[in-house]
Amino acid sequence: MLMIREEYNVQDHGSFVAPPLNLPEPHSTITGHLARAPLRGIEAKDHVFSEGDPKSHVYQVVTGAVCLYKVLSDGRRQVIDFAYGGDIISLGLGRFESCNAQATVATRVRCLPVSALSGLARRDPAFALEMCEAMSDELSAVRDHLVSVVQRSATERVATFLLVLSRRNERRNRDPNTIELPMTRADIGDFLGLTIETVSRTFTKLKGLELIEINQGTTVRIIDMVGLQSTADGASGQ
Amino acid sequence: MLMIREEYNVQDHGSFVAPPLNLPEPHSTITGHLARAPLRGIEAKDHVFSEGDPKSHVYQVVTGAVCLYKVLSDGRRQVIDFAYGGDIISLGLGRFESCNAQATVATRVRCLPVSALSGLARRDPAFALEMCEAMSDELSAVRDHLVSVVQRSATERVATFLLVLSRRNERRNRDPNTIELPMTRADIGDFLGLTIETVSRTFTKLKGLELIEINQGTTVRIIDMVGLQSTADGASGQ
DNA sequence: CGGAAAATTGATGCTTTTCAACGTATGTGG
DNA sequence: CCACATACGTTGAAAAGCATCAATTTTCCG
Repeated sequence: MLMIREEYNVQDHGSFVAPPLNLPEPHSTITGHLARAPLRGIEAKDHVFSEGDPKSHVYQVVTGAVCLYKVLSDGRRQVIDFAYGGDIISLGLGRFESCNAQATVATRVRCLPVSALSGLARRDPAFALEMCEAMSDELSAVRDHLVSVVQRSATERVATFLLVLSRRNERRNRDPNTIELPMTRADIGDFLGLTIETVSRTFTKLKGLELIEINQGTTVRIIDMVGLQSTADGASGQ
Repeated sequence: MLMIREEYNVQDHGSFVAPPLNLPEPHSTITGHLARAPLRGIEAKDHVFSEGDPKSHVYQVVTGAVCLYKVLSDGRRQVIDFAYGGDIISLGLGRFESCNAQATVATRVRCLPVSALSGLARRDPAFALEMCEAMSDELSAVRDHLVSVVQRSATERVATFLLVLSRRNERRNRDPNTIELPMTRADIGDFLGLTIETVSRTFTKLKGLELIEINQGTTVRIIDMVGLQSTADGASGQ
């Protein structure tokens, strides 16, 4: 999953469900090409692609959310990342998909054939560099996630998870205090390396600490951003 | 950390300490340029670079080993990867280093100024694509590590760690059953998300299961590769 | 040889998992 | 429209695995 960059963000202050893609994009950028790529609808729980599939397209999530995950031979699952509206998935030059990508809710994606992409990258060094940069961002995000998940306690992980989503909202000019969780507790658990029970208990605990409020299980309101941050950073001994 | 590719491997069947770099390399590849880059010696425990440093060079480890890690505000440390002879570190286009890189033993690296690299990448699309590909490999490695460390038990993690190093040896035409561990238990622990005590106990346990032997703490011999693999995959209930 | 750093081993406690029960929401068919 | 089924979420009690604290042994290097 890739965060898109400034040239996109400036036009992405629309609603959560429909970031406007109608402003002209430079032809020479990845997002520029994606903005003109055809749309595809995906039902909740359906897969955009699976690990091992020949890589056919690069996708940009328009509405909805996609869960990127890997599975071990015995079925244990690790969610690598969640892609929201605006995020690009399956970027890279490998011939096969290295992850599974499952829509967690009804989702629309733009699909750019890789043939177009690799042709461009071969002709235009700036385009190839843009891909490098995007992958570099992705690498950095996975590393940060690795640090969080391995080194932090359950409470810290959940708090960090909420804060990362809050900052993502901020970058997109949405309310950083209102966080949509368009995925199940199982998805969150497999992302954070926790069981669904622990995720649930931790949300309850953060609620008890008056750091957040939860409506219907899918919308979290951050009440005390500073407190949540210090909880994420290991305040109160854990 | 980046695994280098086939065009390098064919000449890397030398000893552990001194992979021969004297065969001609194509000028147009990253490794080709690195092969001509100046050498620098680094003492054990010294840093090649630190997080936040302006990125000045791309490095290829020639001899020794480098530990790439991040630290949380409260001091907890996560080792992202270990780079051995042949591996490239600090590849990418960011302006600053995103990790700390510490030599775990006396180490020699080749240093290629980034100015040279980014200039090449801007002129030569093939060069930029090679960088993309290398970063893609790195991304894939971090993801695999994430899955291992988050989903697996202590025993599985240590077994997996040894198997990854064994396969690395295999790719370099070295003995896959003899594994050098040129780092402390603390480094391994911070890589696997375990304490030094647990790492030590787990080595002892694998020894008791007659899967490995350990000499002087730094050299592991794999006795039962198949058994080690099934231990890594979660045989015997954990 | 001596001192310090690293590794090992043991005993205990805590966090999270596991197993289980219950509650809640959503959708379907009668 | 309601009963029911099913998936999802919450809560509780017990157990497991790893961390922590502590002591000892081994290794390394001047």
